Amino acid sequence: MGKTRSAPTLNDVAKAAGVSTATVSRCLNSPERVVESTRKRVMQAVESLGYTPNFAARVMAANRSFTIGAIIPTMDNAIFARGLQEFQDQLRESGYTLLVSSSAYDPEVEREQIRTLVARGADGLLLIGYARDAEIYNYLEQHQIPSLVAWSYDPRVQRPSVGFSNTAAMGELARKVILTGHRQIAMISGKTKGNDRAQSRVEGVRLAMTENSLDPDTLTLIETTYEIEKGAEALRKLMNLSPRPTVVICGNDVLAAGALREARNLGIQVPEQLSITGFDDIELAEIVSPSLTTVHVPHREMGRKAAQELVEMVEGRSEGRSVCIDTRMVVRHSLAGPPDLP
Amino acid sequence: MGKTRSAPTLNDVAKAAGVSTATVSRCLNSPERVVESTRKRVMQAVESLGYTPNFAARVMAANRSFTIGAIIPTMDNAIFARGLQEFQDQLRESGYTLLVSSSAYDPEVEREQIRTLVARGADGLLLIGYARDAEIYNYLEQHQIPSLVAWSYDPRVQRPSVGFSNTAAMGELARKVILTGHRQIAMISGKTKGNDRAQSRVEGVRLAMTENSLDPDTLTLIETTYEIEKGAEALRKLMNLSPRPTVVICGNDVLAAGALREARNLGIQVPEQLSITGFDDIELAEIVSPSLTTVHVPHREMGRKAAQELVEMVEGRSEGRSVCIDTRMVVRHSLAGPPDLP
DNA sequence: TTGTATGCGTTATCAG
DNA sequence: CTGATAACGCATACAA
Repeated sequence: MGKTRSAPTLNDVAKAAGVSTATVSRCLNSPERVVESTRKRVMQAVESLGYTPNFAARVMAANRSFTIGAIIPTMDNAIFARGLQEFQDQLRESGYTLLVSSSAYDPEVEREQIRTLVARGADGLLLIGYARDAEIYNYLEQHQIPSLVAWSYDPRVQRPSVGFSNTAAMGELARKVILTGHRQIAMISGKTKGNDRAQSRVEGVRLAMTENSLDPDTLTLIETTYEIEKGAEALRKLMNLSPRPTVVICGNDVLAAGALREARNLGIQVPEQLSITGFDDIELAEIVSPSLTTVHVPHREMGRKAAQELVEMVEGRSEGRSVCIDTRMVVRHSLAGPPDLP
Repeated sequence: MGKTRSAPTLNDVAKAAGVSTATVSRCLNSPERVVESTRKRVMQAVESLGYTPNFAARVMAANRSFTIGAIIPTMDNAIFARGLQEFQDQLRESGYTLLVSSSAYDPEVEREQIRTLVARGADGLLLIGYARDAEIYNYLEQHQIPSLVAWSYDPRVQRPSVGFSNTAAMGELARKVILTGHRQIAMISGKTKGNDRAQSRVEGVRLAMTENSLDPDTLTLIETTYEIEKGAEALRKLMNLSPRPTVVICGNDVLAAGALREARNLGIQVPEQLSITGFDDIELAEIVSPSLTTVHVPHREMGRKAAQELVEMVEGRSEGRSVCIDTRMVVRHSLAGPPDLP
């Protein structure tokens, strides 16, 4: 167990290069402010010592952490993974590191994680959806932490966001469903409480019904957590109803996949006897059989744009703009006309 | 734009409570070392000021960050998500925060991310698989950063790991495949270069063949990246071979799902005309149709145990133990006997 | 049990 | 263009 030298510091580099720590620091942070000759010498020392700046010290001195925090509802399925991956890659390019937490859709947990992230000096925060206590937003404002909402976009809300209109997107799908001839409509939604995406998607369906002279109150709605099992469970319940729905609109692809699986187990032909639709267009949607008619959300684009905007905000170049991402319906095989269209 | 007060510091709390900063610090870190009465007073001040310790300062002073880093190959599919979620939850219970990066299966990127994580003061690192340059391990040792390997377990390697034997797990599956009557065996593997999990899985198949008097050199092997599309592509190539394989063993469920989809597109009946197997048993495996025969990996258990062990290591209570997690084969519908078994 | 004083590694300000 | 030096907020050894 020999004595191990610990990480070299600015001081070590300075000594090795025969300059002051200030100069070394400058070489690293604003190289143009130091002459070629000394810079070269310094960089060589940095290289040969394998120097890496101490992050905590840097944060303390500069009062910036080059860290962006993100709190997502779950890491458990692909829905957020893809967008976040792109978000992270884009951040990295701008010199930031991403710190992710997942809240398990629990507002209390989210609150705590936001505090942790702020305590860790996050320069900015990415939040999913608008819906959360005003207290949290106040807290962020007090601490001067720029925050950006993603996955939702609503022009009525005065808060920077990079997302899409869940209402409009689901509305388009529902209109298509109705146009296809369905009248007995059921929906398996995620829990709407504290989840504006889920709420808006339900609203989208209701709006489409109203527009087409269907009573939105006749929508059979089941709320559940976003798990495959739950989607299956919900479908089972729906199939015991009479009259049976001819179409089940699901709040996302995961629920739809569960519903699809259960339909198969029950010996119900999709789409001949029952239509099922999803939302998100994760890879799953194309793999299940029959493939899912769903709404495509450009997650990567959203992640990239969110990163760009948040960095602008953090660096004081933007007060917080909002970006609306376009979604589009993807028609595949799980949607067809109702079984006994006269 | 009013002047916003910035976060309260230890000093503020100390003043408010009428004690020294040292006492406040103690109240927070080792409450038992301060009398009830003062502690109560201090805690009250902490509460009312909404004090949260400044993370960077804490790291600098204590020379510990309560941060664990993890570098995973990809966040893009469910394979690592589930285990990591549990890893994170368990860490949180022990008071640690998780910092995740993904390397996109690129050793160079991984190297850089490890350095970043270390510079950020990570107390310990979780790495996926053993295979990486000795230089990296040396670097970690030099910096005294405990590291734990996950997703792989090999008793021959002297390095703490919490994982499973990829060879044995895939071997079991391959034995089953052979026992079912298959002789024309093909495999779609992930890129084996720098990926010991992929390597071991191929090895597992070869071992099983050898054990059953099949020449392992007759294994048709395609290596590709872990994407659905690539699985599909590979299957297409395999189906043009003659003689055609009667079974395609895939390196993971994602590749298998792609292969399955392509088989369907080509009008090939699975499992009647072709058997396909996966690995990992992510949710996908049960959802696709036919459902996948695969190897179940208890990702959550692995994540939890990895967190426990790594914390022990970081806190100096363990020199680094290894834990072998049990996998089990899951037989579903995608595997059957070869089409023209005499 | 509590307070004092010092150091952690950078950045940034201000002279030179 | 470069060098001293003062913060930054906290933990801890040491003193009281």
